[in-house]
Amino acid sequence: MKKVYLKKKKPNKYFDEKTNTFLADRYITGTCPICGNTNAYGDQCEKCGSSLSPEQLINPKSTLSDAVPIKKKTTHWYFPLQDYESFLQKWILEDHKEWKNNVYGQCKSWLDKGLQPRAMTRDSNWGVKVPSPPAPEGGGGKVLYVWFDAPIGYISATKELLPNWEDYWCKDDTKLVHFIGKDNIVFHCIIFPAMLKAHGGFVLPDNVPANEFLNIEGEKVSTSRNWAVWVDEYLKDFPDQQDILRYVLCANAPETKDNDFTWKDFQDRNNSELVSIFGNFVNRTFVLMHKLCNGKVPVLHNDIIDDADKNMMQEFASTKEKIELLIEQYKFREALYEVIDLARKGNKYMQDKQPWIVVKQVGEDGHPTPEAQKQIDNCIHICLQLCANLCIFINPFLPFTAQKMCHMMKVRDKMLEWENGGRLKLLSTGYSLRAPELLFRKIEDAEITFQVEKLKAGLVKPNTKTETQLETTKIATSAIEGNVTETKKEIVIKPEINYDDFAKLDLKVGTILSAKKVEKTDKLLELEVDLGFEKRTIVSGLALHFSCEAIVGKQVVVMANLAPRKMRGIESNGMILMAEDTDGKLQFVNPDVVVANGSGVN
RNA sequence: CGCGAAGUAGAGCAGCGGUAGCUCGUCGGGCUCAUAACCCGAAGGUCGGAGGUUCGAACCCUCCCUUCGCAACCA
Repeated sequence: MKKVYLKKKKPNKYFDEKTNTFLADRYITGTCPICGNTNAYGDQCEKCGSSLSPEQLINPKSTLSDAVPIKKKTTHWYFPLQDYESFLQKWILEDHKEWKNNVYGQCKSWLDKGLQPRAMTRDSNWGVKVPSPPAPEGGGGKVLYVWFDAPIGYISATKELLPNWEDYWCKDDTKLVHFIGKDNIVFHCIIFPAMLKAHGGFVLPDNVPANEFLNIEGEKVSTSRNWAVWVDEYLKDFPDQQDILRYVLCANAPETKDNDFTWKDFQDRNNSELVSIFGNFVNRTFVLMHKLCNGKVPVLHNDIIDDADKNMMQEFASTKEKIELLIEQYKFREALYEVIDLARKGNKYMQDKQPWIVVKQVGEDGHPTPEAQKQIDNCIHICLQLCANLCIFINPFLPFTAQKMCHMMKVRDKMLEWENGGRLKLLSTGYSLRAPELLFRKIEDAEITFQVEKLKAGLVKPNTKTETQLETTKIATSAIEGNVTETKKEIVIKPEINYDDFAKLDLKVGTILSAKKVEKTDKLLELEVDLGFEKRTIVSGLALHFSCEAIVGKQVVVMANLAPRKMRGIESNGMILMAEDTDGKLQFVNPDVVVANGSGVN
């Protein structure tokens, strides 16, 4: 049985004859028909903001070669999204009204506008290749559209990982949830579900709780600009403090709007919420338990339980319910707040009970009276059971903290199972517990200043990190090899570039057709290289390393868009990529197996 | 241009027709077992702006402003 998912269409698209490629909208520039801006792109004019199609541009030009593009037929495969419009309409707009505003709103706007067939192939020199029709109508390799293959990758990754992958993707009791950022909403809510529906054998997402964006100190996160908090560096500066970062990121998650991570906020939240409220409650409970109850879980005396005790104990179960409900609604921020709030209630409860005052009611023997001790026992008993509950509740958010608490309470991980939450007898009476260890420590102002300065300095010198790392690696390697005496060769990393800079390089595979020595030079060879679409003369300094005969027929990688340069009167059009080892010996950089001349390298 | 989301005290959020609220932070006082919590009190908001509907608007309507995101060959 064969089912048709993709339909062929043959649109006329702009084609650059010089580079032999079909042009993406973004790769065509021209004059904007609306505002007259001469640098408008094929999809959009950034000056007036208008959405454009390449056909609207006046005097279109290829950004790859400056050539005037021509219209040419090509073949693409389209996914008939419109066929799933009514399905999606019901599925999202009626059956999933509970989706977040930002998600629901964007889906609605797509559906209201009507869905169009969407090309699932692209003209690109990289990506997952699809069988292309031959030239002239094909005119170059087609690859899969990234949003066609990326989500399928979720499934294949599961398959790679687990033999029972179908349990995760094909069974009705699977709850598929995509945790994504707001820029990916339509792909996970419209396109991928339509694909899954088309196949029919897969579950559809139950929810796509897309978050907004998190900035750092008021600016967009950018790894290329090094405006980021690197986890490896964080762990060096804050060893064993994973949970603080977890806490701050969750407590400040951009669930409803863009948010800002600031180091000041990191410090405040740690020092007040984690140290003073949560950590302090656990600590004072343990300290008092050792001081007033011999380091053991005291008995709960039922005869003197009062309303305050009852209310406190009722909070265990009601907090569990609240957290559950919030987590199910993907309100992690609020859920975490409830955990801290329970610790806050614990602090208040203990304050009202003030066992450190009660202990002063002593009898003639100098020890607390039996009545006083019973009150103390009940307070500490309840506070300890609360600690155990806090441990269970904090576990999904701060697992390392939960582990530490388990250690202090001498309980196994099994106690952490969620179903134990809300229970009143998690710690057995008479059980002796360990001395308290501090769960969190205060973060000093100086540490915060340091982080902020480091962040800002990193932005100015974005390559520092890489240099340091390489240097470290080199030293480590030398030590292993016993080469420590070797003269330290300067490792220099050039300043960081961004993707745009890289994209300017046009690397192509070619084959050396002929080679001859350039007269009156020691090193230069004059090569003729076949790049598929043309043959080029390239002058290269290889003579000391290779004979002419040895390199004819070899495939090489050529920097194809390097400005021409005359050497010894011969114009060189490009550069051959070579690897140079520490001895200065050269080796060709070329494909593992022979590929077509003119193939791009990325 | 259009569409979506957001704009409420120094920060983070709630409220979505009836006297502006919560947490943290700030300031003053009480208390002290604790990495100090807890209690009491205070300062701090023209709820992005302008119109309108209403007895009454942060909330409903209209217009506008700002930020982020969005049909990309970026993942």
